[in-house]
Amino acid sequence: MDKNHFQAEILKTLGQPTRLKIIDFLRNGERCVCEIFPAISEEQSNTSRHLNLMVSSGILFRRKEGVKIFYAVKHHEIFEIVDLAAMIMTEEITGRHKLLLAA
Amino acid sequence: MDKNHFQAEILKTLGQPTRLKIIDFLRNGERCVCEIFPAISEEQSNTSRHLNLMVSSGILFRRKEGVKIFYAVKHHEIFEIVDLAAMIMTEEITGRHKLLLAA
DNA sequence: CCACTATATGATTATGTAATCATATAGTGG
DNA sequence: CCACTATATGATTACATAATCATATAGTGG
Repeated sequence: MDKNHFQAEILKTLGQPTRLKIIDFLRNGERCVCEIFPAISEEQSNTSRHLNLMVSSGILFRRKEGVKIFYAVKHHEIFEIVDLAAMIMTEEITGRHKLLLAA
Repeated sequence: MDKNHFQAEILKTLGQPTRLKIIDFLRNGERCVCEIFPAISEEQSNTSRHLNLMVSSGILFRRKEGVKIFYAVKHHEIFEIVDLAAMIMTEEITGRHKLLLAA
């Protein structure tokens, strides 16, 4: 797997609304599935799949404690990426952005 | 379209190997299609589709000059996002990363 | 105006994805 | 050990995506 594929996997995994809701909910630290799925208003099974997918992509960390399983964001860069995407959104809406034309 | 969907669209669009190759090739400024597709070793038609998709997602800017069409990255945040993904990749490979557990 | 170059698009195919429902697994308190 | 809670997974469905080949459109030099 080359560099582009790995980067693509991370970004593609982040680029899904349900997963972004999960990332946002994990901004304050680790949470168990039983806290996550009601918070984001998704089914338990669907939430579980997304969580597992994000672990596979290296975005989330999983910790087991008894019957509960806690998930946390693994790299602070994840939040930075999400915030940068939000900035782009704002720039697109306000029309305020500079083009990168210089060669 | 809510915030999560817009963010997701940007990140999902970035999360594709061929498109990442294009973004990388555009680091030094705008380029026409005829320069882009040989540089990334993809078909002209496929390249054209990816370029149009990225314009639609607000990632690229398009400028027409005679028969040539030049594309450029629209927001510097795009490069920052790609670079952060590369950092995550490096951290995953080296195992050097701090978990975000604190609540 | 014609041939040529540059770019876009229709049609098709194969593949991936998200959500849902039902069910399975696993840990725990009583 | 049984009932209960927490989590994961199989099967299915609907839908999106990427690549390819062929073809269309459009600008330009001669």
